[in-house]
Amino acid sequence: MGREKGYKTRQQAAILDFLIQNRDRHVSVYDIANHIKAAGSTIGVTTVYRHIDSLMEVGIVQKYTLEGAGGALYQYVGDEACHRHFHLKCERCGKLMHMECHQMEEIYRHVLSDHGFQIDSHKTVFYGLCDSCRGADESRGPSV
Amino acid sequence: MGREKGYKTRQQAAILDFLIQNRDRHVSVYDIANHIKAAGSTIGVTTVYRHIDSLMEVGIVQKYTLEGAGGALYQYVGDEACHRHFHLKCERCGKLMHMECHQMEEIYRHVLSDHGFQIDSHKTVFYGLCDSCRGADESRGPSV
DNA sequence: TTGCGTGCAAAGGTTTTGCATGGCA
DNA sequence: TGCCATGCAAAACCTTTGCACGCAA
Repeated sequence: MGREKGYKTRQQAAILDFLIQNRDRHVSVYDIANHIKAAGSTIGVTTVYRHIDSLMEVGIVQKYTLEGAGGALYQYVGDEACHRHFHLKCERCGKLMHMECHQMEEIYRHVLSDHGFQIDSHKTVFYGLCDSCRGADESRGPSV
Repeated sequence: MGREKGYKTRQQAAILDFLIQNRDRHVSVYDIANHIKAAGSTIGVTTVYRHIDSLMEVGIVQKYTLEGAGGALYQYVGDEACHRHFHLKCERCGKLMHMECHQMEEIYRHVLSDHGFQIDSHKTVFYGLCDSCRGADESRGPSV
């Protein structure tokens, strides 16, 4: 975890950089690759996949599979700060909110004791509509 | 919703039948196709995909993308009975639990009023470990 | 210099599409 | 009989793997 075994490379830095800069939204593998290419550097999709894989193993990047997105989407979620709280993900704009709320801790305990189910807060994501998207959506009526 | 526009076919019935019979677990497209073939009928994967798509649109089938599953997994979740309650999905055995709990209604209201986020209970799934799988897993320690 | 990192090309899978045929109404 | 449904084959994708070359240490 603390020990690094590999080299530091330009691609590695660029990928992590882009993810952190876009930490409030999800990005696709091609978003990453194209952005880095647009900045004048060369990068292959393979490399992006490989780095994302290890970032997910470490736990600082999370994978999402939203409908109609084509492929998977990824997002920087930080490290230990993301334990024991839940993620709210807007289905429309992709914004990720970290819900650091005491009441949600109770959910965890409640579901565990009363329903015998141990929630994996790392993998559980609340999907829905964020504040602004809900307002913008009101004219078209609720989708659910 | 109530109006059917298409024909009733043997394949359509077989697919829905299999999904309902396995409503407590997720199945893959090939699970469906192979089971129906094993029963002596003919069916193509294309047909399964097409029917599942419309069942998802109606909302009585939900799609899951679990890690290392190869492709997508599908599960019958019923119809209107599944609104306003949450789904608990065991990451290990795949069991789906319908959590019909008053306290969860409060979560919905709490997150909406205090966090400005409107949860889509249809798409939100709590991932974690069910009772029996948690017991079997205790020797290896908690994952979160 | 050593050996991991990179990226192209190809392979492996899943899902979608085109089209001729089959089957329901 | 009129269409929609079906399923094969092919296409379109996404993701992974193999391998030779590049580059960090």
